[in-house]
Amino acid sequence: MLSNTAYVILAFLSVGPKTGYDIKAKVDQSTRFFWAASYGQIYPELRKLADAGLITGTEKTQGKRARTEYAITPDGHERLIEWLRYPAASCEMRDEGLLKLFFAAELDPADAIAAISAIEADKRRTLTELRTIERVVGDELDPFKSAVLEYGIGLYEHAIGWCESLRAELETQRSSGSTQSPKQSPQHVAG
Amino acid sequence: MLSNTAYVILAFLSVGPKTGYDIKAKVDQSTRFFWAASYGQIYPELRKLADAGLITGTEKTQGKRARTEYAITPDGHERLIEWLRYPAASCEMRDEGLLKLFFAAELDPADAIAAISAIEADKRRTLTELRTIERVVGDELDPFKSAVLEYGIGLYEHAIGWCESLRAELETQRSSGSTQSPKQSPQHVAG
DNA sequence: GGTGCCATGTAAGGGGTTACATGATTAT
DNA sequence: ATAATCATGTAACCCCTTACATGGCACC
Repeated sequence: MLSNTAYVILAFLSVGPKTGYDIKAKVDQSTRFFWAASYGQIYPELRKLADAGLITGTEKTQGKRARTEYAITPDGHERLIEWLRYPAASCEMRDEGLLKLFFAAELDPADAIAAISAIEADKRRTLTELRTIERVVGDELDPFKSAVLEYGIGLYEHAIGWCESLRAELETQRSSGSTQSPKQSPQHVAG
Repeated sequence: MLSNTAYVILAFLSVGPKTGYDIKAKVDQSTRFFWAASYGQIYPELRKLADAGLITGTEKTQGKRARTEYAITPDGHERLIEWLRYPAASCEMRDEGLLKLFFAAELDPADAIAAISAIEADKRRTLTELRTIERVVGDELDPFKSAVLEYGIGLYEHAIGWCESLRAELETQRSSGSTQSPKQSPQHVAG
């Protein structure tokens, strides 16, 4: 059984031959937002895929610079299509910012505002990255890649809007509201 | 250095004493959507936290059923607050559905529609879960937990809307459009 | 002569899931 | 009876990240 990361490699190679370095670059400017991969995965995985006959490596050493270009085989392409066709949509998330915010009732208001601000800043950074990608390679993308990019942009816009309104709410509560109570309700005492 | 999962445990214990089983249940009905945890993490982590003096375990064996309840110590609470106050918002995602859709240009139109439908179905399932949580415990939540829940609901609603419009687009293209070309553009040939 | 990109790898370790193993208690 | 829930744990394994190590080539 191949890992999803193996399929990412196959997918990028199905467009044309690439080095490990090339694949890493492709991942970093596209799938990284929903599927990252490091050299520590890519190079060993290329070996395994070659051993399994799903890709072939060709020495393209130029001068003294080592360089191996990999190409997908018919077998590899078959496996890729099979994987693509099989509908599976597992989605896992690890959002440290959201986690802290979830428990932010433990904090005093100023710190809670700082927490939401950190999330907002982070989402803005990512949105900027996505917008840059859109601007630079947006019109070269096939309809699916384009749709996924737009989806990402929409998600982050939504997230930022939510951050803004929550932050605004916390700020008004803090300035106008009750003589600040660090924890705001009695239910915290009960187990 | 404690893992984020250790802090999740501390955070749940800061409300009141709990068994490993209790903590797992809490995680499953709340943080799981942005921070999951399994027994395989929780029980060993409880040991480590107890060894570090951040929590204390008390035997509450009833009859012949083993049961250890853990409570947070002042040290543990201090560490928790410290972690909560430190703004860090790293967010990682692994979305298999999106990954497949990203490469769906390799598929024929019917399979691509199946891929987006699978994503849509999955997002709907999750949205239903979130709505159930909202209905059942929605009004017991503190403002932060409530805000995070609303955020999740908003995100999934957005995702579903995007799925619907993309699917509609693919379906009209398929029925009306060109005499179906499996791969739709020439740029696929170039590396 | 230096910076930055091209290029390939490995080793250690962290974090996490899954499957297994066991058994008590409670509700139907 | 038997199914569901309460309750605890471990071992194997997987996937991945980080840090390190090395060096060529091109451009300024």
